[in-house]
Amino acid sequence: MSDESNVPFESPCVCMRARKAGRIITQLYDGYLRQAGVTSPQYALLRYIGATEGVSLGELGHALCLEQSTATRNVELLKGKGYVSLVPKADDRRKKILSLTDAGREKLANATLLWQKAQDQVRMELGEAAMEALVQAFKDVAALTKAAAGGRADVNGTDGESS
Amino acid sequence: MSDESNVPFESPCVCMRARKAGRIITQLYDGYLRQAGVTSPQYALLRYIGATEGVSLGELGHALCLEQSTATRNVELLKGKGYVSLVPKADDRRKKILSLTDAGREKLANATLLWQKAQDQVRMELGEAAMEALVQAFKDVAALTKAAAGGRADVNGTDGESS
DNA sequence: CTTATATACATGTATATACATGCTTAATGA
DNA sequence: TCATTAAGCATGTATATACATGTATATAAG
Repeated sequence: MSDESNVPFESPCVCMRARKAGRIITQLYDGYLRQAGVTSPQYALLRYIGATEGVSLGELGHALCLEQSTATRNVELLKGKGYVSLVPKADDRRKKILSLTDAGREKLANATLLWQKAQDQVRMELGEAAMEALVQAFKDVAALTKAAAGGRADVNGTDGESS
Repeated sequence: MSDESNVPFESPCVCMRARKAGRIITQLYDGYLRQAGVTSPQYALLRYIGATEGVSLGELGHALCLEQSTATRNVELLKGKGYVSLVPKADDRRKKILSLTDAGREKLANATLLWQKAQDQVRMELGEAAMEALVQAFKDVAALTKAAAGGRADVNGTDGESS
């Protein structure tokens, strides 16, 4: 592979950088988690459900900033694999209460050993300070307002030409 | 967006935080870009191709840390919309050279006006310092090695900045 | 030149994600 | 009570992403 990629392309776009960083981190963690047969998003769900037994689908989505339908489907996948159970809540059967099955708890335990290696690698390579800064930056992002309402009013004007 | 229910769940997982931050940022930018009929990833590609006319698919993938097949398909979508053209490179017809069409350039210009609003919102809400820290954190991530199971330590940040 | 190998891209499959919409259950109002 | 509205989840559709594999072209071996 001749390193022809001499293209600098210093993009100022925070979104593009965030997504690129997300891909890199995800692939790093997935490289370890693969041995346990789970992906990074799946591990995140197992871990969240394990840590907060009894929450509903909606609460999970809210906590992780996942769109409702995305939360539904990602959890559904884990249910299909037998790691998670969903039961309607007694006093409000619209809600589905989440919990790990025994298989789910075991999978989480196994995956966590691998997860720790990924986490350690990041800590090693970045150093404690940079890792703290990284986490702080992500917390800052989580505080952003997601409205973007200024732009949404007149949705079909101007250049929305057909494709 | 109302109760927010203040679910704590302070996860130490860098990957989970990165992905969550990515979703939040993406939705913020998408909220603006929607008026131009492009998504955040699509805008990133248009912008990259516009800034580096004549690069190949492989170079694009490398620069953005996109898997080769992902780069192929994302660009294919833009080609289908008439924004991008792919032509085999003269002296190596395995490679496909990318460039924007006139429609692509116009779409990029329109979308950039909206992109600027998203970027400004982030700058306003985070402040200059936090935004710099955010970008620096993303640069740090881009320098991580993709080691893990089996392989390849040639991640090649491709961000150009002297890191 | 011909075959083997490597490179660059394309394709099949699976998951992750979001928006629009539909369905079921709760809560409200007349 | 019954119609209306709201809340919570499910489903249809489209895009984003990666891994495994296939195909075409180029390069190296013989």
